Amino acid sequence: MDTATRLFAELGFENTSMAKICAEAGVSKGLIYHHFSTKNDILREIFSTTTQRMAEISASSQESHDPHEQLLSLIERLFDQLQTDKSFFQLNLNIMLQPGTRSVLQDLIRERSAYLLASVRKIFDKIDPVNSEVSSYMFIAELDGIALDYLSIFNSYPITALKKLMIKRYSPKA
Amino acid sequence: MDTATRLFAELGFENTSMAKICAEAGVSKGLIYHHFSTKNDILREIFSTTTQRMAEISASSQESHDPHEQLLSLIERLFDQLQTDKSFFQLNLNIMLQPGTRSVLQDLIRERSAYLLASVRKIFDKIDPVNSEVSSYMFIAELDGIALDYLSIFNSYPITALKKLMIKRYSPKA
Amino acid sequence: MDTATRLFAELGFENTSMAKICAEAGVSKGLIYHHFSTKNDILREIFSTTTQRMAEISASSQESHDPHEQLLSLIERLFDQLQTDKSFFQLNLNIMLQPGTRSVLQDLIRERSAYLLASVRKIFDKIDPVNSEVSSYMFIAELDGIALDYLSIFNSYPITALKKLMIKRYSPKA
Amino acid sequence: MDTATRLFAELGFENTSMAKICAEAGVSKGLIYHHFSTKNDILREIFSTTTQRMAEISASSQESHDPHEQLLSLIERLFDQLQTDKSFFQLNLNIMLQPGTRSVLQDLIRERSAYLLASVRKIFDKIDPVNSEVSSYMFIAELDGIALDYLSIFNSYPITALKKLMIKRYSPKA
DNA sequence: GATGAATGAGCATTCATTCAT
DNA sequence: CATGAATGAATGCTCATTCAT
Repeated sequence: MDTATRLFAELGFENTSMAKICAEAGVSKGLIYHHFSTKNDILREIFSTTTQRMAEISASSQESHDPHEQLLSLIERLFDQLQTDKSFFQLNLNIMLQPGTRSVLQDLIRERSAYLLASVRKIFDKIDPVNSEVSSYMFIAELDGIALDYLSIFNSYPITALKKLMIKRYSPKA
Repeated sequence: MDTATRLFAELGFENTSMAKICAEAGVSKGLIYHHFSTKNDILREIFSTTTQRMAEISASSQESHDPHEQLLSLIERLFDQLQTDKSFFQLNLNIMLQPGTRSVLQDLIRERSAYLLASVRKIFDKIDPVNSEVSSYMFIAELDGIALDYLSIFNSYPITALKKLMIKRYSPKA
Repeated sequence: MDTATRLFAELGFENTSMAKICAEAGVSKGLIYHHFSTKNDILREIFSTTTQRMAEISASSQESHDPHEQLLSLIERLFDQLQTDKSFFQLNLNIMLQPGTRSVLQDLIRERSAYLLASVRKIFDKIDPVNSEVSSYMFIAELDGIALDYLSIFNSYPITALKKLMIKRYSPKA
Repeated sequence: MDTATRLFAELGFENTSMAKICAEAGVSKGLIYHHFSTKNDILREIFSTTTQRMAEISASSQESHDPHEQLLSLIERLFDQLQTDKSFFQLNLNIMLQPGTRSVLQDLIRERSAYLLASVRKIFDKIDPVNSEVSSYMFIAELDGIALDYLSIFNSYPITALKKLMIKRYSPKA
């Protein structure tokens, strides 16, 4: 699964053949098909695992009770990860956007996004319950947009400046 | 090219075979290869055409001289297009993110993003020259993030609420 | 036809597409098909022309009446051509040997080889009528073998040494 | 590989499609590509195998210590094979001459011809060390030329007469 | 004489998947 | 748990040839 994750990230799901995964992982085709029933299955497994890891991160940033501190923690963790694990985020964007993989993951995508939205909204409820829905969507859009632009659109990106701006906007005291 | 655009958007570039394009377009394989030298070539042609259309939109929203009005115009046009041409935007995100297509379009992506950034920055220069760079990136990130979330992440999305929020933020008088 | 000859020699008949010939010759496909009805037709035309040129060479070396001088002249002309027009001889060997082209040229090959044999035999009849048939075949085999080895088998070939040996063998006084 | 060899000989390499080979051999395309990575690879494998067989023949005719007996043995074996395995020799000539296949086999051709030359030269060294190089080349040219003319140029060929002539020339006592 | 758009069969190769061992 | 031979449909692309202009 590690090998598959890496190759999907590097080459894209459709351009990664089972043969390549086998070769890189040093196992036989038979063995992979002994553990996963299809190539799509591997993808779903990867996506699920990732969702779990995201949930853990999100949970861990809710240690504080102050919503602004929670947002600060979330922003910092996310920017950290973004810069550390570029290809990991790229993979996630990429499989959610490509029609082929997207349809395979439909239910898992829905599940993950609902969970993340709920997490964020719990924080914004403490700040401004009336507008918490739209604030949450906007907050997520900003983070997603920055990730997208940083990872895939611009060649050189002022990522730290944007991080500071986000922090100023959402955790002004910090 | 219309058929190809539609199929790439519906199925993804890698899942759209030349045979499918030919069948849908009602022409022979030979003819397509008489006009485009590779499948990648079709993709590049589509991407270039799209960039041109985007440039036209961006140019047309610079009729006014007031920067806030320009931003308002830009936001309104973009949200309009987003809701009208969902699959068209989806295609553009998708091919910029997938490694296979991304590498084919590298130079064109760079060109387009540089152009769009410059366009936006020209507006923000009038509002706050000191922070115009980071403001521009943030503005673009917000729009890209909303587009991404609307098109590919959330199942039901409060798109009009987010549009209002964007307008309030960037064109407060409107 | 010049372009076709060159490309057939460089790339082989099967690897030379009509499109390439057109491009190199700077004419349209339509025009070529206006003059030649098929690709095979071009090949036949080239082969015929070549046979004519060979006949002229053979005829011109029969100016002398002394058979040894005739052989000397033949050998000298042939070795000259061999070293000057390598790709031309290569083409001729190659199309006579490849099954696809061979069957297209069957009648022309038979015609050419019969003519050349007769020419040579006329000379050997003057030297030793009893063995003239086998002598002729052997003489031709030697020349063909040298050409074959020189053009296609060995990397560096002592072509002048072999020329001397042939002259010594067939025109001892020279 | 047997099927491929036969078809390459009958139709030529370029005119033999993988589909034909599969159909004749009664196996699937996938299987062939499981064992050979390309069509060129099959050709190389065939050529190598042939070289090995040639080396064995050449070695076995060096049992005697008398050079004339060695030449006699070589000539006899070669004429035997020539008449038995016509299409096999045709294939070998044909792939060495066609530019497409020739470039695929370049290194193998060089290797084979160097080996054969060395073998022959070892014999001629015993007869006339001073002229052994040119004698070897001439001997090979005669055999190659006879093979070429017999297989591909003349329609009816006095092959036994030429064999006798060769024997008389190189192994006079026999 | 000259063009080039159009065809459709054919080609080498790839790939997810199956299955006997 | 593990192998790798085997399948066959699919893929991007090429090519000789035709034909309306």
